[in-house]
Amino acid sequence: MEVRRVTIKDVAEAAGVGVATVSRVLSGGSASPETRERVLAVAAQLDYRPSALGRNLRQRRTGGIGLLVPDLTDTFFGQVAEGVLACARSAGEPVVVGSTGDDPEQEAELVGMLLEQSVDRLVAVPSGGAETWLPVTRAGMTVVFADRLPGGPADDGLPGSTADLMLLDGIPARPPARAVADVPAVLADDRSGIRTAVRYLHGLGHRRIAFLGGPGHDRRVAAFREAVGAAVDEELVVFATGTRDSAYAAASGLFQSRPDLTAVLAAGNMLGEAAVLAARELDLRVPRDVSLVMYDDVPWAELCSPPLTVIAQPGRDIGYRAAELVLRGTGRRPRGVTLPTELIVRGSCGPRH
Amino acid sequence: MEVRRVTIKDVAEAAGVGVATVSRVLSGGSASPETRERVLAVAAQLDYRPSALGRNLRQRRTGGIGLLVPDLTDTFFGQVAEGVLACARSAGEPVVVGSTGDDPEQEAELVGMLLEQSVDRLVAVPSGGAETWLPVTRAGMTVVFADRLPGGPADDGLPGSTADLMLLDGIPARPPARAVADVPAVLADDRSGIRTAVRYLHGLGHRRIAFLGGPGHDRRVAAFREAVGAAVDEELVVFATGTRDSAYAAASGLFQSRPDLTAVLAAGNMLGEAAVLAARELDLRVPRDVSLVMYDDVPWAELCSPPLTVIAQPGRDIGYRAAELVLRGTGRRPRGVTLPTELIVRGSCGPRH
DNA sequence: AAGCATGATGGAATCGTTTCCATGGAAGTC
DNA sequence: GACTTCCATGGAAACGATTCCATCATGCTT
Repeated sequence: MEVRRVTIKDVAEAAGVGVATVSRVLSGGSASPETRERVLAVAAQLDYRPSALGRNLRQRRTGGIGLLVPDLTDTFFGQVAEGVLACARSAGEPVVVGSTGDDPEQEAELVGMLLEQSVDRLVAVPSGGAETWLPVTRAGMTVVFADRLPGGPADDGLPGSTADLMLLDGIPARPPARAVADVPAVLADDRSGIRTAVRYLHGLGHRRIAFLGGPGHDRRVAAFREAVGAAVDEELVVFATGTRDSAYAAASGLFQSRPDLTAVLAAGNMLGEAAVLAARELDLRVPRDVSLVMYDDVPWAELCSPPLTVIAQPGRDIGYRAAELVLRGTGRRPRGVTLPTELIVRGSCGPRH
Repeated sequence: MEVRRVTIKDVAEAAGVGVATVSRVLSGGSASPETRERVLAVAAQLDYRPSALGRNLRQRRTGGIGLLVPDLTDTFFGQVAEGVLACARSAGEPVVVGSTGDDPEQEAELVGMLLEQSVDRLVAVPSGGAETWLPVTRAGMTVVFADRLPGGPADDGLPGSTADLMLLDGIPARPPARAVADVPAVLADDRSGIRTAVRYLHGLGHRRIAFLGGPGHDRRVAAFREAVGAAVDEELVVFATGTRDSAYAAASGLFQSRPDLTAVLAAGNMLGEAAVLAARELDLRVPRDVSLVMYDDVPWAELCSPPLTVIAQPGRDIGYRAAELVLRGTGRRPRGVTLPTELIVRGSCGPRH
């Protein structure tokens, strides 16, 4: 039962050469044609697989990349993960995945675990703020953010995200003071997506539009405020935590406290789900009584009745591009990427009642 | 910029002890109280983190566990993954995730990658058959299957799955001949779930019930055949590949070729989605024209209209238990686990037209 | 008091690679 | 023909932990 692993030594011995030569042949170094051939033949015959353990130790890094998402149960993050996995597979790299539950504490813990594993490249949908991420980049990790940027420290909401927003649009007013801002990111063009949706609703006559947000939706709410302009009614901007229950409670509370609202913009698919459920529970008909636009084009948006009008963002692409960036190693010019969003009009919006 | 890692040597030196002592203290070996205290203090002060690399090489195994699922975009597998991740986190173990796309070839490739990484514990929702998994277990990997068992080799459909089915129910007729059958598994009680659903439909008067399956649904279709009995109409048993398009095509084809069917049992949530879509496209109303039961209780099942009657299986629990099993290391008595399913009646089934 | 058991301790080997460096032979140049 | 250059090659030193084993001091038994 004890199957000893075939090591490079075995190959060297069997081929009658030194271990150094075997290593060179296998990793593309120089060697005479006949030696190369012999070594390769022996390696194949013994079914030799170099141990990543030895290599990693010697090179002081794990080959793989880390991936941190808030919740794999959320279809959107599932898409992001699939993108990262696809890219990593084509590079032959393993991916260590962690689910943070949108909890900065768990996130920090998982980052610590990755550090311990010497995983030095990471794609993250961040939950914590700069206080989490500064030490990480400082520890020498190559990080690429996906879908979001880390907000400021918990106690200062706006300054951080405002600066981030400016970076997002590619026009940082001045050299960003915070090192976290130097981390490249792959984001959807939330600003444009939200603006398009708000304009669309506006065109249908809606004036009291509510925003239903969740953790990590700082940039979206900022874009919403900007799009709505001075007219923003703060009571109509509501935030939930990451759970389904909280999302439902927020949606339900919104509908009940402000029966005069005529449209809701849900900033994520779980929030959209909650909005649909809450509306149904309160006998509000969509789109007759209330119009609904949801962020994320998940497959089931089409199954709802009416089918949901959504702001689609390319989850898979976001993951793929982020993985590409982190694998390329971001050569000193960490340029972020912004991918387009698209308003897909289905049946959940109508003219103001 | 070059931040040298703090090693055990540094700690030893700073504490004025040998490396062996440090190692012992940190991994709970024996040491005098004062030494222990001093070492711990120094380690904390230097922010020392033992490198998993060194440890793994010495112990000839990576601590972590592997996880192979067909598609993270499928909510059910997202749930399974969340379960595995939760269990692994509580054990402090990293999880290397791979997405197989239900393709045995990709699966084999990913397994190879894990082997190379010396990941020796694996939770898998298998796509390939015994020909993939025999070598793996033989290589010394501890494997636990989740949600499915590997089918037989591609060319012999039934014998393999039949044997597996018997194992599932805990009454293997004889010592199983195939080593793969010895791999423990965490499964939902498909047989009972399917039977309940079929009986429910039967009770509503349905006689021509179709089965819409996908890859990995061998056990479900077997249970379906068993539940329907001799009356099974082979034309009503349809399989799709793993993609959404294929699922839609299968559903659509089914409805068109057999307009006389009165109920559909979709063996997975993607197939259920396809059935809803196809029915709508063909102007079949649910449940008036056709009743629908779907496997998997995904959150959006409730959002459909009518809300879908489903066979719920505990995805998260399946993942969690599987991870538990694989972490415990299955001491020679690889007992599988079967978790209950539940028929949740909503609004997608009605009496036969 | 001598011998023995016990427990703390540090040196050194080990895991499987990569990579530095020295060696040796062949080929090329004057 | 002697000198340099070049390349293939193998030995050995890392990498950072764990763990075996020898050493030594201490305390106990007889």
